[in-house]
Parts: sequence; structure tokens; C-alpha cells
Amino acid sequence: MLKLTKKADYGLMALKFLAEHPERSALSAKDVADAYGIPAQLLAKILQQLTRSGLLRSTAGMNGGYALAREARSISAYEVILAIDGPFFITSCTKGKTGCELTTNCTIKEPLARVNETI
Amino acid sequence: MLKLTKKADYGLMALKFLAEHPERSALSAKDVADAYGIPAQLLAKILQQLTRSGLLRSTAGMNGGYALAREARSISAYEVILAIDGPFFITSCTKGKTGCELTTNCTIKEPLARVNETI
DNA sequence: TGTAATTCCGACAGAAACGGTCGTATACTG
DNA sequence: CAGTATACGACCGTTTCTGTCGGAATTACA
Repeated sequence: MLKLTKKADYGLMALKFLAEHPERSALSAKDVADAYGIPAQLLAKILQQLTRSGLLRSTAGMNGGYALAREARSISAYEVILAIDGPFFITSCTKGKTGCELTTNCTIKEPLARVNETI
Repeated sequence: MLKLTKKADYGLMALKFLAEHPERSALSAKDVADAYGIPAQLLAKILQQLTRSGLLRSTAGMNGGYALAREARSISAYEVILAIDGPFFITSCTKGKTGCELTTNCTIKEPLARVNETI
């Protein structure tokens, strides 16, 4: 329910961290993991996903690591979540002809937008 | 991820069904379940939750069943989801001081709102 | 009164998703 | 070559989701 998984959360944190430290060309997964106290191996996998999705650049070997592929500003949290948790469905409203254009019409958006606004 | 659980989905479908059939005073859980091919017992539990939340009225006994407690128009899908899946959190952006007011700032809302708009 | 229909409720089992670990292969640096 | 780091797949424990079962209470009707 509009809940970010920890993975997505970690991904956002890592991206934020990378964006904050452009000094070094690349930061290892371990660096980021240590900074936030999250499992290094798990973060590594998440960063790999982000790399595959083109959000990060990675360089292997010593002094390697991950760096933003684009400018921080041009990366939306939405993209990150999408890359990690995959596209999310609105399971309802997609079930054939039993759509929802009636009575209890989709008034989700209104309060939802309000929630997002408050962030 | 902004994904409706099946329960919430079922709940919405049932409510829609009830709204479409005001002819009879009450419809049994089985009626609705049969109409959509969803497990009757599961639907029953969902409808019970909705009843407890005040969205439905229920009458036990023969020819009993469920009916909308309010006018269909005044019931938002948001309420239904809330009643069934409980309040949902935005896990990120609530993690102490490592908030997200920087670089990859919360641009979730913008595309999210767009998604909701399309429904 | 008795029976059938139906809501009500808790507990539980199977399935899927989530979170995390491990081992290993691969690539790069010095 | 040795060390560091990514890349990738398999696996396991936990939680959540879905669905089922059994039984109790309530109401209608004959």
C-alpha cells in the first residue's frame, strides 16, 4: 500500500549518499552500507539493479565502486523505486470489463495526492 | 508499491456490485462471490471488515446479507482500502534525520499523481 | 419448534513476497 | 600475481497474503 520496501528505501538512501559525495569518483557498496548500517551484500545487489537500470555507473576492481550515471537532479525517486521493486500495478481497475467508472468511482487519487503532497 | 491487495480489490468489487444492485435489500456474500468467482468465505470476511468499519450494513439470518450503509457516491475507494488493509505508511521519509530533502528529492508524487490521474 | 440460510469469528495451512546470507565468478589495479 | 570490488545466482528464514475449515450466533419461515 504505497509502502516503500526496504530495498527501495536502501536504494534511495544510497543514491542520496552518492549524490552527496561526488568527491571520489566512485564509492564501494561497502562504504555506503557502513554509512547507513545496512547489510553490504544486500546493498550491493540493489546497486547492481540500479546499474542495470542505467541509473548508476559501476567500475570493478580496486578503488572501484558506484557513481551516479546522470546528474542527481535528473533522477527521480520514482525511477529508483521502479528499478528496484519493478513496476507496480494497480490491480484493480485493470480487471477486464469490471472496471471502476461508477458509483464508488476512483477517488483514491485525491487523498493520495494529498498524502504525497505532505512529504 | 501502491498495489492494491486482492482483498482490497475484492472489497471494491463487492461494493461496486452492491451499489449496482440496490433492488434487493441485501445481498449475501455468496451472491457477490459467485458473481465474480472469488472465494465466498474470503469475501465474507472482507465484508465483515467493511461492516465493522461502518461502510456496510449487515443483516443475519435468512434472506440477510450486506447492503451499503451510505450512499454509493459518498463512499470513496480510499475508505475501502483503508478499512481492509489498514493505514499504509510511507516507510521512507520517516527515518529520523536521514530524511530526503535533498538531491533526489521526493519527486515520487509527481508521476504518482499522474498515474492516479489516469484511472 | 425446528430447520435452513446467513452473518460472525478465530485459528490455521499453503503460497508468495521480502530481507538477508553465502559462495563463486569476473573484472580491474598495482 | 595478489588484492579489491563488482556481478550473479542459489538458498534460507521470516513475514505477509490468500484462502480454508469449523463452529457459534442470528434470523426467517414453515
